[in-house]
This record gives sequence, structure tokens and C-alpha cells, in this order.
Amino acid sequence: MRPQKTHGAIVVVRKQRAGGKMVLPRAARTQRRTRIQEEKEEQILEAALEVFSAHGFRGSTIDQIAEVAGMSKPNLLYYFRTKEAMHRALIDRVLDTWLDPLREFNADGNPVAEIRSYIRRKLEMARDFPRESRLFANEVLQGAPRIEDELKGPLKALVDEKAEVIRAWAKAGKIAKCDPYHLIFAIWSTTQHYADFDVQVRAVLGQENAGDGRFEDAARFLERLFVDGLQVSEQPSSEHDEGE
Amino acid sequence: MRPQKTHGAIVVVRKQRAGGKMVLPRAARTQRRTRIQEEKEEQILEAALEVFSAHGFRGSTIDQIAEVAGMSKPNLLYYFRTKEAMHRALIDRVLDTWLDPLREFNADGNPVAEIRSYIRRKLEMARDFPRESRLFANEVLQGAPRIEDELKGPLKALVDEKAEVIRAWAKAGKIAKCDPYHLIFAIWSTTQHYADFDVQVRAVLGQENAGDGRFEDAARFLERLFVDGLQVSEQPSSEHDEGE
DNA sequence: TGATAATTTGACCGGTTGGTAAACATTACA
DNA sequence: TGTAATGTTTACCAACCGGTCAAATTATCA
Repeated sequence: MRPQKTHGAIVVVRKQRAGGKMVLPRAARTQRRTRIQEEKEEQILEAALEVFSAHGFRGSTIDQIAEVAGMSKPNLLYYFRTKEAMHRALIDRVLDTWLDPLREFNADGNPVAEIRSYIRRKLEMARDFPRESRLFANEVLQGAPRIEDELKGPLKALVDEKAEVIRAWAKAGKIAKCDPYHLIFAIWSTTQHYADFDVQVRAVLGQENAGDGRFEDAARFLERLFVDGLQVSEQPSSEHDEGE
Repeated sequence: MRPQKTHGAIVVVRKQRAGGKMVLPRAARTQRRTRIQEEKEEQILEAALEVFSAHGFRGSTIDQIAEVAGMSKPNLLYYFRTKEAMHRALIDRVLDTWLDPLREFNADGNPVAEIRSYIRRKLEMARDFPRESRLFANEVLQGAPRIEDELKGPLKALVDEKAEVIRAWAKAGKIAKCDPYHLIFAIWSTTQHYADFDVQVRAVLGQENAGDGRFEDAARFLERLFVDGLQVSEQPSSEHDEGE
């Protein structure tokens, strides 16, 4: 059983975001927010995550989501005015969670330990929340038409901030001089690879590695890669050699 | 102007692959293969690459491909019996090209130089053939329903072979001991990231880095990462310091 | 319990999509 | 040049898709 993260934003449906038509779904025009609304919207977003992450926006149909959610199509449209509104709400809800590990990146910590812990956390997310990863991957891969603002706004701001931290570490000689942005890209890509390209990873590794062992192997490899690189180190630290 | 790789497989349309219905498109039932068939199929596959790579299989329509190809929808279906057949032919044609860099991986070369050169080549492909990269990314991301065989067959075989080479290098002490499969995954993910997640990379870097400079920065960073890691090296090799 | 608010659904609509049929146009070649 | 082979297009179809509507059902609470 996997951890089931409860997401923070609750009142995400009532207020439609600016820029759009700003028409409320009928469920949001009731006098107060009911228990049923709470539950059903939760059900729908869970189903939407399942479907959107597997087929992308265009490749998903409201009927599919309705079937997974166990309700009828018009009922879905009672809670979310359009298919796009479902996607929107899902993105808004998941993006925060998704950026948490980067936010926890601590300027005052030990640089190598911070990076190592960031890698570990991202890898855990790839293992425990692959659908969320694929949701974004699908979106970005197809040109991010629906999340451009989030990328250029909040995401860029956060990355700029953390890149500055890394640059300072490098300047102080605590880690090797390197482009902090590309370091972040490298950590993102290597860890999310295990969620986004899961079928390929499984196909290549073969079914003998059926369990979650590949995540532990990946963690070991990535920690070593980012810390030591591939060069043969003269005095290998003993902890690394226990694995093999 | 980017290099325009001419692909090898020519007679890719005549023989439909096993497993399917095995019905030939009308163009393949002619007495001989004509010049027009050659040209039009080329046009169509080029257009199909443009569209499929941008929207995925489900998200692409035959009409879109027809418009990009500059011909009518029924005309496309004269050369390819179904939308799936176009996709199939495209995958078959592109997969070979795509695996070339890994094939060139040479067991007899200098390990570090080989890995460095593999990274460079993959990065060049991400820059020069991003559509090909996204075509596969879209497919794999959505569960690889149409290329499962290729992944478990030819791809796995090639990776197994090269992984053995890397393992031998590690055993001989020429590079650090590490899991060769995860090393290959790491090279794939970090390099293809610049093709598949291009809009995100651009958004985060900002438009000041509009040109192809990010690819040179990425190359510098990745070479350093994979060779030296992030640990501060006592005697940094002089070539690396010229960049900054 | 009754009345009102909230929820659910079946029937339907216009537009799109993958694909077909057949008429029409063009090319290759004897 | 004539004709058979090849190529192209118009018109069309059935299934699907996003979304609406009005009627029916259920929950809430005075």
C-alpha cells in the first residue's frame, strides 16, 4: 500500500481562474458547499488523474473519466463545467505537491547532503506518485499549452531562487563549479525518468526485477553519480562498496 | 539549417507487420513501386512525424497530417491504410536512427571518452531531432501500447549488450563500479530532457537564452557531471576551467 | 412530513474523426 | 496517341465526443 497524500487546496473549484470565461459549474452555485460536493469532486479529480496521466489531455475523454469515477458524464459536468476545467483543477491541486521537494531545498544545510536528499525525495515521488509525474510530462511534452503561465511564473521563480543557492555553494567551494540550472534539470530528468518512462525501464530491465528494487538501485546509482561521478576515486568511501 | 538525416529503410510500406490484419494499402498493390509512391510516402511520413511528435497518437488527426503534407485525407489513406499504419511505419523508420549512438558505443575505446562521446552525440540528437525524441517519449509515456515489442526485443537486446561492456569496464577498474543499466538510463534521461521538455527548459531559463546556447551549457555540465560528479576535485583538469 | 434545494440521469445535438466508395484526373508505356 | 495503370478528390457514413436540457430522484431541514 502506497502513501496517499492528502492535498491541501480544498476550495479549488469554486473560484474559476482568471482569463477564462469565468462561468461557474452548477454545483458551485448552491447556497453552501455540501458534503456531497466535497466527496464527488474528490472522486472526479482522482479519476481524472488516472485518465489524464495515462492518455494526455486530448487523448482522454469525459466518458472515460466518468467510468473510472463511477458516475455519469452529465454528473461530472455538474461539478466541472468543461473537460478543461477538470484538467485545470487537477493541475492546480497537484503542482504544489509536486514542487514541495524543491522548496525544502535548504540553503543552510550541507550541500552534498541537501542534493542527496533532494534526489532521494524526487525518486520517492517518482515511485509513489507516478501519475502526477506523467500528468506534467504529458502536458510539457506537448508544448504545455495549458500550463505555460505556471512554468514561466511560479516554477521559474522557485528554480531561480534555488539556483542562486547552488551558485553560492559553488562559489564558496562547497561543491564543484557547475551550472545550477542544468544541475536541477539533471536531477529532475534522471528521477522522473523512472515514473515517465516506467514501461521502457521495465522492458529493458526484464521482468526478473519486477518489484520496486529498481528504485533502490537507481537511488544508489544516482547518489553516487551526482556526488562522485564515474571517475575511479582513489579512496572509495566504504559505504558505497557494500552494495556490490 | 539543421542536418537532414536521410533514413535507411525504403521498402517499409509494402510489407505490413505480422500480428495485424495484413491488408495492404492500395498504393502497395500496384505492379511496381513508382517514383510518386516514393515521394508521397516520404512527404506523408515527414508530416506524420511533425504531428504525432507534437500531439501523440490519439491527439493527432489524419486531417492534420494531411494538411501538413499538403494533400487530401483520402489521398493519405491511399498510401497508408490506417492512421495506425502511418504511426507504425514512422516508428519503424525512426527507431534505427534513434539507436545509432548507442550502437556506436565501442568496447575497445577509452571508457571515459566513449561515455563522453555518447553523451555528446545524444545531446546533438536532442538538438537536431527533437521531434523523433518526442515521438518516442509520447509513446512510452502513454504505456507504449504500439511499440511494446520493440522495447522488449531489439532495444533490450542492444542495451543488454552495451551494459555488459560497461560492466566489464567497471570490473577492470577503468570506471567506478556502478549499475550499467541505470547509467544508460541516466544518460538517456538527461540528454533527451532537452528535447522532450524543451518548453519547460526554455521557460525556466528565460528568453535571454533564446539561441542554442543551452545545449552547449548542458554539454559542459553533463560531461563534468558524469565524469567528475559534484565533489570538489583536488586538482581540476585544466580544460574544464576554460569555460567559466 | 412536506417543501425546497441539491443531485443524477437519459435523451439529445452539432461538430469531429477515421475510414470508404466511386467518379474523375493523370501518368506511363506500348 | 491511345489505353490501361496509377493517382486524386468529392461526397459520404457511422461512431465518437464535448456539452446541454429537462425531467426525475434524492437529500436537507423547518
